[in-house]
Amino acid sequence: MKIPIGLADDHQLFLKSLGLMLESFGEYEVVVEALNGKDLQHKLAHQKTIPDLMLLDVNMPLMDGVETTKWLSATHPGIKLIALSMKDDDKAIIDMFKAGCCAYLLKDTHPTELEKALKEIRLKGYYNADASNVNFRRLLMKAEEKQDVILTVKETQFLSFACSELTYKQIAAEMNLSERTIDGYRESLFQKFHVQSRVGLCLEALRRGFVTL
Amino acid sequence: MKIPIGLADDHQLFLKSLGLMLESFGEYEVVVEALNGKDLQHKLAHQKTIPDLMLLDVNMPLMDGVETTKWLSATHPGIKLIALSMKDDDKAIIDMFKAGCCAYLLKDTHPTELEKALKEIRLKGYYNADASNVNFRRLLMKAEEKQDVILTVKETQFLSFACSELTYKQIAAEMNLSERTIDGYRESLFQKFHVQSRVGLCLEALRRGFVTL
DNA sequence: CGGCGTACCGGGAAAAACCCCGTATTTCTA
DNA sequence: TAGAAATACGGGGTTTTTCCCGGTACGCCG
Repeated sequence: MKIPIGLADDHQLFLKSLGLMLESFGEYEVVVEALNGKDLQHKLAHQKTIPDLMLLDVNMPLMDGVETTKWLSATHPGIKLIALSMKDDDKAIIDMFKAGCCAYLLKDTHPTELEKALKEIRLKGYYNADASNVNFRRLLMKAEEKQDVILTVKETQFLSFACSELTYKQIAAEMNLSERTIDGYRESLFQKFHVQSRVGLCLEALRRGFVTL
Repeated sequence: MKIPIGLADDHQLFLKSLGLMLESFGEYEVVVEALNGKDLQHKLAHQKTIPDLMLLDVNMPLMDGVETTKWLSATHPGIKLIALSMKDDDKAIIDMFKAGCCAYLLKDTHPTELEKALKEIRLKGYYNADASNVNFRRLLMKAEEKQDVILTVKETQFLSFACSELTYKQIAAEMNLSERTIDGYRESLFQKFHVQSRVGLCLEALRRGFVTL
């Protein structure tokens, strides 16, 4: 009896070909393939065989890896979750582990490494590549120090305007507010982001993903 | 006799599994797999079977898709080049076509679409997904207007300082120049980037990849 | 040689950004 | 029901940015 395994990745080519590869290992049978978290929710609902393992891409539209991981560990705690990502992004790794996955693999992993990882997860319940194991402590530290800042709706709105060539006067007009008011938002964001100039604010906003280029 | 095909992608999992998929189509034989452009150069040098088709990832370390495409179309004009990318990035598409590839496929293409594309390329010499065909003209326009700006060494240096919380006075001190001088660099960069504020400059520098977060 | 481009520097002024001092409302929650 | 927290606004002020004007020095080239 083969081990049922599930896949979620928004890149169809990768999704399908990864499936082929897993089946070529001989021990696995792909029982569910999804393009994102939402898709996976629907497919699992009408699924007779629930997979033992799930490979989840971190970056997916509609419902991303983190959300999907949270949902899966809440509703299907029996499934072992493995994060798959192309970027070696500290924040993403932390988030996935916090959400409940038990391994994080990069997409440039060698197939034999993947096979080894899957075997180890089935036996020990977890797997860590040497590299990610080493600086795991550092990652957690980093995650704590840069704790998620919570912004209000207005602050978020102002922030995206601040990351443009508009002057504060123009932003005030755009938001139908007094210059003093946006002055206040600037001030509170400077504090929350620990910066002291608009350029710094802008840079931090990009780094933290509040705005995109 | 099967059709020899080559692959280049820095994500090993994708590389290997895509190979499996191509071979599962029945008509193709993967004769060369590379992790980047440099790797491909070495491997092609000691290669008895030169592939008819090459699938190239756009984003690779060491030597990326664009450079690899340029090199291949210069040294192996017989190989039909197909760009593979995960991002639907206008600039990347243009660059790859300009460098000499004859098709651009997204990684979330369906496998049957890939098979169709390969067949069409072998018959007609090119392939365009409907979507990318439609706004091709628009893309070219866009590519022209944002022509590559050439920066001097000092400008580049100043630019990275400008993308920080330093004041111009501090930057001047850092670069051992007068405030007036860096004033000149600011001015010339504003012109080159078509912006009128430091925030705009900063944003453009990021967008164009002159500085990173 | 004189013209030309480049890097470099200075003064001054207007605009924008930054940073205080306040007040006042609403809304939510301990 | 007191008190955060979010929202909104005003009058000051300094510093920084932005944008002009002007100039010198150096090398290159026809």
